[in-house]
Amino acid sequence: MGRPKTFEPDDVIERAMQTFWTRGYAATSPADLAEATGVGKGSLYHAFGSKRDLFSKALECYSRLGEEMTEDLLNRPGTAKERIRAYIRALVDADLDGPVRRGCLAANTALELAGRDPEAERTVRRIAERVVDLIEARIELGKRDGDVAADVDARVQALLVQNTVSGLRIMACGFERSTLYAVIDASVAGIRQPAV
Amino acid sequence: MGRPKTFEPDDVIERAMQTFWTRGYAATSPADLAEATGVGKGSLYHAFGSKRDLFSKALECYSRLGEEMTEDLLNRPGTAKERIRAYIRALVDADLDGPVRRGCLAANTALELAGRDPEAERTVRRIAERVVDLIEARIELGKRDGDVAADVDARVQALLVQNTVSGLRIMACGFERSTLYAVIDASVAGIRQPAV
DNA sequence: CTAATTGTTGACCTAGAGTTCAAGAAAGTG
DNA sequence: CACTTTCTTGAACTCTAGGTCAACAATTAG
Repeated sequence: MGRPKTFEPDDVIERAMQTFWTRGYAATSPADLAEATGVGKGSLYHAFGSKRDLFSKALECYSRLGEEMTEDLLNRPGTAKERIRAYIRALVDADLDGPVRRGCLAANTALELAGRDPEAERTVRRIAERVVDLIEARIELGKRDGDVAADVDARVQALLVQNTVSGLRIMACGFERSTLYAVIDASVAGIRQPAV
Repeated sequence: MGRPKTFEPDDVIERAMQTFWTRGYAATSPADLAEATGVGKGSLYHAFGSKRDLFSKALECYSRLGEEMTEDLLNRPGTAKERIRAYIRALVDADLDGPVRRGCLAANTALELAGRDPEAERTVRRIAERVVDLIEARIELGKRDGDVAADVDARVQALLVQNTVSGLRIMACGFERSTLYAVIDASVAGIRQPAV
């Protein structure tokens, strides 16, 4: 009972996420959020408590969407190396083709809030870990499929990929697409095929 | 003539740099800067114009110090690969051993101000480019010294190193030192020795 | 010493951030 | 319909960021 909400909380969270992503946490004001979501400032506070709380929800939303995208891109047909390269390229392309280059919300958060916000730090860490796991699993699958050499250390290569992605989100502010692609190729070179 | 300054502008800029580095641009207030430098707010504005102007000076200062450190670490005795690995490790160690993990000022700036501050963007880009050049030159030196295979693409490897460094500054918020070291090793693996 | 110049300091100002709240509106309950 | 509950809205509030300014201090030129 009671008056029903005039908005879908999930929609609002996603719009808030977009705003935080584009502008950064500190640079996003309650007024910005109200405008971006179409919901009054008061209602936002009523529904979500505080800017920081809404940001937590936004970060979770980002995590979910990112994970889905990662799984989707990695599980399409092809070798592990092909799929992983395509995955990284897709991230770079999304950044370069978007209206503004905004990097990765999780990484931005890590840098902006690191040291001052333990909860955000944990969330970011969890997101990174999850991606590493997915990539590691994909490399292991490649080993079973016979397109990755058995002596490749899947965990380390997965960490390197995750690290490369983090770096590229920064390098994307300034370097050419072809340069970034070269970095991607060099980065996945360690995911070697078996010797024939 | 006129009353002499009661502070060394370069000292103030360096302290301001430390503060911006630790807290981020937006989260650093004029009051913070006054406290960190020991110079009154009014004097800071009198001497440097605005917070943004002072930040520019701080970023230049960072660039200078970083470049000196890079050259120093790369030019010590050893093979190119050894030196580059030591260089990256030194950056990671500095981050992990410091009182707070604060990443790289240039990278933080790239993410925080990207898209909204063309001048900052250009500066960051210049800093990155400079580091890539130094690493590329060191790899080329390695080729002449015979510790790097002639067919290694020095430019691409240098870009990969720079990208790895950027990524590690983010991964350092959350991952273990040994994990980061493994990433470093995987990242410099492409700087191969000549076949004997 | 006086004047001109440059620095310093703390008070002051404006705008906006982040939040709260009182009044009213839309639903279900009996 | 009265009543409770939940939501909406806009005003209001407090606090700080970012910056300006007037008054005073320290220096040098002549």
